[in-house]
Amino acid sequence: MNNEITSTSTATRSELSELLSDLVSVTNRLTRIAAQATGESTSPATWRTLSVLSSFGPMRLGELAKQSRVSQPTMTKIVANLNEVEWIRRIADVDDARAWQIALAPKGIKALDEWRDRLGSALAPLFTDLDHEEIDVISRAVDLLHECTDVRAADVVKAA
Amino acid sequence: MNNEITSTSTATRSELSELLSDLVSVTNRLTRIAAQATGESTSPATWRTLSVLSSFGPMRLGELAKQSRVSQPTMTKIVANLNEVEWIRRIADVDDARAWQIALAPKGIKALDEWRDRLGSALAPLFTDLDHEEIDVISRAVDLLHECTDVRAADVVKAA
DNA sequence: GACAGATGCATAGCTGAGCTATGTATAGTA
DNA sequence: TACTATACATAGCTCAGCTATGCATCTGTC
Repeated sequence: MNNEITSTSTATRSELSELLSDLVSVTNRLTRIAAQATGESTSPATWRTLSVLSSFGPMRLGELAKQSRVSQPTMTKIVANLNEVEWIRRIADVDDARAWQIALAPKGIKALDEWRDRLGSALAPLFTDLDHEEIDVISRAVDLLHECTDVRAADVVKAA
Repeated sequence: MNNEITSTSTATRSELSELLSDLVSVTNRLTRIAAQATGESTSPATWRTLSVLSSFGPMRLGELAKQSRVSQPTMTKIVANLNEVEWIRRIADVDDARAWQIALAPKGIKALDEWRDRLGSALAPLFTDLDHEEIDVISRAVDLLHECTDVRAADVVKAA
């Protein structure tokens, strides 16, 4: 059995790329656990979309597609669904009759909050053994990841 | 614009569940970035499967399904595909004629390594601004996440 | 100010991952 | 031996996401 990287704590990694692929692997796993634990029916892309709106405020459908990292037709569908359940509102763009501003609606804010709760509650049991300092490490890491993926990320991949 | 959580660094989180949902959100995003940047054609579940085999060694198809967090029929498909490209081998179980041991083949090890490289290379540019200490924080966080998701996770969700 | 090309969103249709339900063969057990 | 449980395979469905394309509107050039 070859337990190289995936083993346990304080693995020493020589390369940044090694760290990043580990990160993606482990969080991929975490996401799967969360999905199964919550029996989530709404797609990840939908939550990404709501998160983006929550973070950056109303924006055009196309822009939203880029930020949420889906194609424009996919975003058209997502927005249509979100509109039906009234989690977002479509606001006509006064400057451009082709465009819409997509805004988070109160129900959407509520849904996003509840999702965060469900997710947190489902995963929290896995992390009960961690002490305060370890929680803090993860917290700082999440902050760093936010910084690194927020805006500049858009430019790295096939610049918009 | 309501930049509460997703904003920038050193967000203070009152709840563990808040941290965890942030973590899932941000890594979900990261995974999307990686997928688009590498133009990945192989499914995440396939990489999870190979990772599991790499970490824990050969195991039965059913066990592999649980560890990779997919249904057994899905794993049957994944294994069939992996077998065709010779990334794994099927070894008849001597004790049970119904069962197979699934083992990582040399080509699979190679493919996994290459995937890690691609992933790392694609994401590394996002992280160039981080200093050594910050990288270390992420590294420790990844280790912690490994610990918390490895084995016990299986029990949390609808105990196998 | 009219036409050409660019841009924003919608629609059509496809692919592929993952699921549930079920089938088939082998194990275990009374 | 027969009955149930278990391991994997098969069938068929659903849904997310994609590309290609259509339609409407905007922008720039002559």
